This record gives sequence, structure tokens and C-alpha cells, in this order.
Amino acid sequence: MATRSKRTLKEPAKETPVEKARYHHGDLRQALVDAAVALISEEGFNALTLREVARRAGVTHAAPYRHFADKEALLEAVALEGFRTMSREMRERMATAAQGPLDQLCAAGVAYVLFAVRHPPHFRVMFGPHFNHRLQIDEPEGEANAFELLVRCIGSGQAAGLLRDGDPRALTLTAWSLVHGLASLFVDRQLEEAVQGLEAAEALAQVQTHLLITGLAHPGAGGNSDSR
Amino acid sequence: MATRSKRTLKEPAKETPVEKARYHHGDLRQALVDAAVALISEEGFNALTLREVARRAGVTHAAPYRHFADKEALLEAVALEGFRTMSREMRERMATAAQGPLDQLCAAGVAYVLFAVRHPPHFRVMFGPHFNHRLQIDEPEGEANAFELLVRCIGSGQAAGLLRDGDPRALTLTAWSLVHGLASLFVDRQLEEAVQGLEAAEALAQVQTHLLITGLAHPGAGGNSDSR
DNA sequence: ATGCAATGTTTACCCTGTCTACATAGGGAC
DNA sequence: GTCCCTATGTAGACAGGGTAAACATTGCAT
Repeated sequence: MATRSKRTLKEPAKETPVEKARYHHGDLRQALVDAAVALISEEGFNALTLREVARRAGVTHAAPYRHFADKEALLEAVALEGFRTMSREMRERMATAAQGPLDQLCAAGVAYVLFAVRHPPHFRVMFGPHFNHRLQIDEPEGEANAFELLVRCIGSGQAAGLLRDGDPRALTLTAWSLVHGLASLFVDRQLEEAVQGLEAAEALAQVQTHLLITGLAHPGAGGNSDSR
Repeated sequence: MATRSKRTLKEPAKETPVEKARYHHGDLRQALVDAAVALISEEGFNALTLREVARRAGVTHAAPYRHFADKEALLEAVALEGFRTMSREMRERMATAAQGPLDQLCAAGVAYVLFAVRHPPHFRVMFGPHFNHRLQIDEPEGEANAFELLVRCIGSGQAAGLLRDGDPRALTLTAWSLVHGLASLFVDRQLEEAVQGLEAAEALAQVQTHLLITGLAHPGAGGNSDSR
């Protein structure tokens, strides 16, 4: 078994072509997840087929059933990977941002949108209509975590008198709706003609979160929009 | 041919059971669209099957191909019906709202969210990942129309000095993102535990659009939040 | 009435999800 | 090292679905 264990989303991690004809794959489960993501990305959602996924992983069409109960379980694995990566990217960007709660909030929002733009298949699976039963993410790094990130930021902002008062959950929902809506419009190609490329998307996300945050700012607070 | 032509989304329009055994259906095309929507609503997206749709419409599994090139074409028809209904519902609610641009904007946003909550299958198809080629809605009542509704509202608000200055397209995108995000979170059952029922959803949409609009209000303008 | 175009039916093909029985490999007990 | 158990991959089968081709029926225009 390879020592590389914590796979990251960014590097597809080439197989070493030496050990090609082995009966056991080594890490078929992750290979299947990767193949599914690549397939969605290249051919679209309708082309996502367990058999084609298996084909790309170099195994027979029934092999995936050793690792996933059914097609939906594979999608759940993709979604879980997405939730983990998203919350990690949000935390990373928040860590490099300035320390003010408003800047942190802005960083979280931009990271949310950027995750969607960079990983559309994951985002689509995470929030798409593919699961009949509500996706249960009880892990410490799940979606709830990303949401709680926002809640805490907004709570801090209110405590510091930088954000307008009111139910912090309502403000958080506002922020979440904005970034989720923007991300969805990107991913579902509703904004294609307006924005091209990562930089443009990032700039737009920046503008939007700034707009929102200055909108939600406490009327009495001075504008400390220092991240530009 | 029946005289009823402009079908509405709200009344499923029972078939008259007298003319049951006719070879020609009468309005199979619309019946197929209705059946598809009902099927998605009842059994979920994965259960959407051309054959089951045909079954529900009382025809053989190949009959739909006389009206739709393929499954995707049927979904396009569902989406088109959704865009038409959505923009109509937005216009209706805006018409009954007070005349101020801000109230109109709020009405449009609430109508957007309410459409999604009331017609989840349509909303999902309209914005879901089901189309490979970008959906082309060139009709006067398409999505562009709904978007332009927002743009005009915001332009009026700016002209009246009620909304902060800046690129009206940016402000419109903010508003659209917020309501689209909120609607998506509703439809994708991300907010199920928080909100139950139409009234709660409407109240939440109202709160959110108010939050956004007061946020985007011109700093110098007095708060004329008269719709409460 | 008659013939054509529109609409529904039958049949057939290949692909997909999934189940079952079988094959192989790798690791621990001895 | 040998034996055996379990994890993992393979082969084959079956039902259901998308879609194309050929056929049947109807309504309408002439």
C-alpha cells in the first residue's frame, strides 16, 4: 500500500505505471472517486456512469461494488470530499486574510465562491438533487463546519460593533445565501458570458462580498475596508 | 382540440375521463410535461424516466418521441414552463406591491424565492446540471426577462436616490445571488430543519430581502420600509 | 371519398445498475 | 514455509431505460 494517504484535490496523483497489471488495484476507492469527478468535468453529469467510471479506473464494471453500495454511495463520497476540501480552503484563506472579522468574513465568502468555480463537479454533487435522503455529514469538517465558520465570524463582527445587530443566524443566512447563489450561478453557467476565468470570478466574488458586508455593516461604524 | 390552451401551473387540469380510449391523446405534449413534473416531485429526480412519464400519460414508451427529440428536450420544456411561470409570478407580486422601487424589488425577490419553494421540480430543472448546451431562452418571457425586471427596479431605485450608487449590474447581481442562493438552499433541502411551510419560507424571504435592500440603501436616504 | 401528414404502437438494440457465483491475492496462525 | 480466511476483483446474467425503425390509426384538406 502506498504511503501517500492524505490525497489532495488539486493533484490527480498519477498512478505509477510500473505496477499496472496487478490484480489488486491498491487504492481503487479513491481512483473511482477521482474518475467520477473527471468524468463529470469532461463529459457532463449525464455521462456519469458506474461502468464508465470503472472503465477509467481499469477494472471491471462490478468492481466498484466492493467499495460502494451503489451509485449514490459513490456520489456521497464525492460530496464528502467536496465538503472537506471546501471547509479547508475557507479556513486557509481566512488564515491568510487580515485579522478583522469583516475581512475574515469576506475571505470566507470569496473562498466559498472560488471553491465552486474551481471544483464545479464537487459543488454540483454536494448541493445537487442527487440524494434522496438528506446527506448526513456529522464529521467535524463537514458542511456544518463551514456554516459555523460564518456564524462565528458574524458573531465576532457583531460583538465588535462592526455589524448591525439582530439575530446572527439571520445575518449568516444572508451571507450564505449570497455566496451560495453566486457560486451556483457560476457553476450552472448562468454567468458565463459575463465572467471568464478565475481572476474575473475572484474579483466578482470580492466585489459582491464587499457589497454585502458594507451593506450589513453597523450604521455607526467607520468603513474599515482595508483589504483593497 | 380542446379550447383550453394557456395551461397554468397551479391547476393540473384533470382529463375528462369520458374520452379515455381514444387513439390520439389530445394534448399529449403538455400531459408529458405535467407527468414529468409530478414524477420528479413525487419520486425524486432519479426516478424521472421517459418510460414512466409515458406510462403516466397513458401512452406507450415511444410516443413521447413524437413531441420531444429526446429526454433532454422534455426537460427543456419543463424549464421553459418554469421560466415563464416564474417571471409571471414575479410580475404579479410586483403589481400588487406598493409602488416604491424598493418595495417592488423586495416583492420580486420574495416572488423568486416563493416560486422555488412552490415549484421545486421546475426550479431544479431550470438551474440544474441537466443541460449540456446552455439553455437558450430567447422569448420575451424568459429568464432574461426576470433578470431585466430586477435591473430596472434597481435602476429606478438608484435614480430615485434610494439605492447606493455604482454599477447597477453589480447591485442586480447581488440581489439575484441572494434570492437565488436562498431559493437553492430551500429547494435542495439545506434549510429543512430551520423552516417548515410556505408561510415560514415567505417570512424568511421577506426578512432576507429586507436585510439586503436596507443594506444596499443609499446612506443618506431615510428608511421607508413601509411594507411591514 | 380519398390520400396525406400527424400521432401513437411494436419491435429491437445497446447501455446501465445491480445481483450472484467464481477467482485471486495478501496476510496472519502455525 | 504452508494453510486458510478475508478482502478484493472478475464473469455472467437479468431487468429496466433511451432511442431508432417500421408499422398502424386517425383527422383533416381536398
